[in-house]
Amino acid sequence: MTTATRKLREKEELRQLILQSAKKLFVEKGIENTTIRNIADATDYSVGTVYVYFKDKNAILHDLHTIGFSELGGYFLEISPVDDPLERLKQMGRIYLKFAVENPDMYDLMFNIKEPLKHLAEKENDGCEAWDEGIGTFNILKSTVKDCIDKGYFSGHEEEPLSFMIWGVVHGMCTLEIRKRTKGLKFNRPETILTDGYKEFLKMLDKV
Amino acid sequence: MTTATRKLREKEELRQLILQSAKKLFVEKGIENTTIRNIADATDYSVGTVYVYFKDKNAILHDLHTIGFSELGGYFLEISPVDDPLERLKQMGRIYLKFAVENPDMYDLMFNIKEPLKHLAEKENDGCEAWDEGIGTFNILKSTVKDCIDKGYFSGHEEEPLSFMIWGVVHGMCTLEIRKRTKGLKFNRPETILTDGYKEFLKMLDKV
DNA sequence: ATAAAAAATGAACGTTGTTCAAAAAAAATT
DNA sequence: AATTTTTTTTGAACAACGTTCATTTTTTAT
Repeated sequence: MTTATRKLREKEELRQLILQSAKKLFVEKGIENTTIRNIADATDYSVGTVYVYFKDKNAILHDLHTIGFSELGGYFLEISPVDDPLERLKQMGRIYLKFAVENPDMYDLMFNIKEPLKHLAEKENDGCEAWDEGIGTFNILKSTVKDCIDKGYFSGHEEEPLSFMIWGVVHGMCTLEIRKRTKGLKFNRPETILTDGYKEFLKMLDKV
Repeated sequence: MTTATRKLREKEELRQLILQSAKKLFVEKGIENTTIRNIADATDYSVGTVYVYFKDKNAILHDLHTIGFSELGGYFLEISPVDDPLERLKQMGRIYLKFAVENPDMYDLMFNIKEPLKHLAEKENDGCEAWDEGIGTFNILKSTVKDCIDKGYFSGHEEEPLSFMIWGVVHGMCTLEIRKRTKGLKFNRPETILTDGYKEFLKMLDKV
């Protein structure tokens, strides 16, 4: 059975080659400027081959979006396991911001672009598949917020909507930046508006 | 000169017809599912005519994005001119949220879709045109925040980054919703997560 | 009634995602 | 070693997209 296992490995390797070529092109020239033909060229295979390994473009985008979440997970490893949960929460936000700034295209794919989720909806078993990657990441945030509440922070607040709101703060600022809504504005310090904005949020957290 | 002025009016009328047809199609079937041919059909004119009145698709998207800002301005008229600036700030956020929920496609066009700003960049005089609509709206927010600071709220905070952060909160939650990142998650009360999240932010404001 | 100007047209172009019969390569069988 | 079967790869072809522009139609001026 040595040929069968080898074939399986080769299939997986080509799959990864296509994925990594696509990712490289995305970062180099933007997602919307990358075509299937570009990806095929970059892998030295034909368009038809790409479609053997991926159902359609959305499938590629979904797989790359999943890779993005795994990379975000890598960033989160930086969080020092300090005792104070509020301190961990603050670090989470900072790292989330850092990831978005350093990987704007990946961030966009993970949290803004609709295609990856369309691919989920298409393989509908019961109408709508769950967004596992998003759920997982949100649960990390939510459990940190819960730790805060348990330690006496955020009195009078509710865990889930508070977590969503906190997600909204960082996501909102990241997305305004990535979707060029900060560039068109005339900030006093445009190059640091993201971290400056986040600092204001941290000040609020200290008062709560 | 009666014919010349009538022609001018007729040109403007057709221009508006195209814009309104486009807007209707956007709302009905989504922006990315609306083609120039759709718009031409809806106006009972040909594709070529559309291109007489608009340089390209981005020009249409930009004009519609501007209309969106004017509609948002209409929503803001609801804000009661109450003395307490913090109360006005809270209302602003609520209305911003309401606008986004009631006009998701328009909101997306105004704050997420890149094409309207691409159109701005294309008529570059000096490299990059200013995003007047965004600047105007942000200034309203910023001056309300300034009023708050002047009345003793937000001590220790800086006007501009604080305003950006507040924008981020509401924009972030709206965009997670519009870009289907809340649907994939399993919230306890999915239908009210936006307003619930905003309520958490209001609680924070009351402590600051 | 005729000439000049303006407005509207739709066929055609290049590019996109996608498909699929045919060709090429690899594996299995005799 | 030769042949058959299976797997893999291919790229021409399709429909739909944004866009252009020579031509036609309509309107205005003479």
